[in-house]
Amino acid sequence: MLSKKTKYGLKALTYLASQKENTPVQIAEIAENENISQKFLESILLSLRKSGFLGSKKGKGGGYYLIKEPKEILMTDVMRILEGPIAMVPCVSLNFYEKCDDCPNEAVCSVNKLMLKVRDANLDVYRNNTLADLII
Amino acid sequence: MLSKKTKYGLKALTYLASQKENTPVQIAEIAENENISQKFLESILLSLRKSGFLGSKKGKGGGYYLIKEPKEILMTDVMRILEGPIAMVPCVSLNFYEKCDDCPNEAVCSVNKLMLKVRDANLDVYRNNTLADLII
DNA sequence: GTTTACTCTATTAAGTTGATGGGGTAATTA
DNA sequence: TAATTACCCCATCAACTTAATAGAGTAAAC
Repeated sequence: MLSKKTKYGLKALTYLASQKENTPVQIAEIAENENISQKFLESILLSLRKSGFLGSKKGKGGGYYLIKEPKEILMTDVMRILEGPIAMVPCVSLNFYEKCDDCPNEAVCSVNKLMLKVRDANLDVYRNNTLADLII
Repeated sequence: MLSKKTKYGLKALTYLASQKENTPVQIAEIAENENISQKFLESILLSLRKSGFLGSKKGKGGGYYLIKEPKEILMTDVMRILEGPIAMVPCVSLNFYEKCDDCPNEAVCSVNKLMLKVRDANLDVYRNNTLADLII
């Protein structure tokens, strides 16, 4: 299940990418237009800023804005920040690898074998889609 | 994140499919060999039986056994029983469709657009893998 | 120097997961 | 037919995560 955090984050990014000019947009405006709890959105935008996707401007006329071109923003990067690992089990994760605590041997694990294929399929989608591809 | 329920279920199915003969295997044996809490495994095997993947035999010499050939058991079906919907949002689910409560219009939703591609990629994997493909 | 809007910390209700215990029941076997 | 075996079901519970909310603080613009 996709978390609301990711859902809201993607919607906010799309909202910003759809602006005619890349001027700061207030949190309140995004929250209202996309039906998002403003406070929750605040924390999401903050983490997107810290991750280098967004810039922010304080004071009157302030808000958030995209720092890169939409077509330069890969879904792999966005998903990893918002949703976490793309892999469904840590033992097949590229960026968050961990040995499964209950599994003695990955080499002969059926779950590992299947989830490796799932991971590759998902990566393929996320690598070939940018924020620009999400705009309708 | 893949739930332990699914993980354990897949491991149990693989264990059964790896048997030389398709005779009943006791829960305790599977649990011990696969490092699974026996009680938890009980409930998982029960739901797999109710879904038509497994048969069970009571009394001495009883246990669980596969009802179909491993290559006839599609991962799409197994995943839907164990993990639930394959789609990450209900609005792109084939078998569990629901309108997203917070989204006024799927047709212009960026999340919908992306998750549709993700769903198709995952379906492609699950449809083209059977239990037989998981055996090492 | 006041306003605006971002930034941070903390709290909390609700839901889910994974594990466990205990009792009951059906089917084998002797 | 009685005892045994192993499935079957119900209830509980701690731990964790998610999503939402509140409130105080801070930096920048006018």
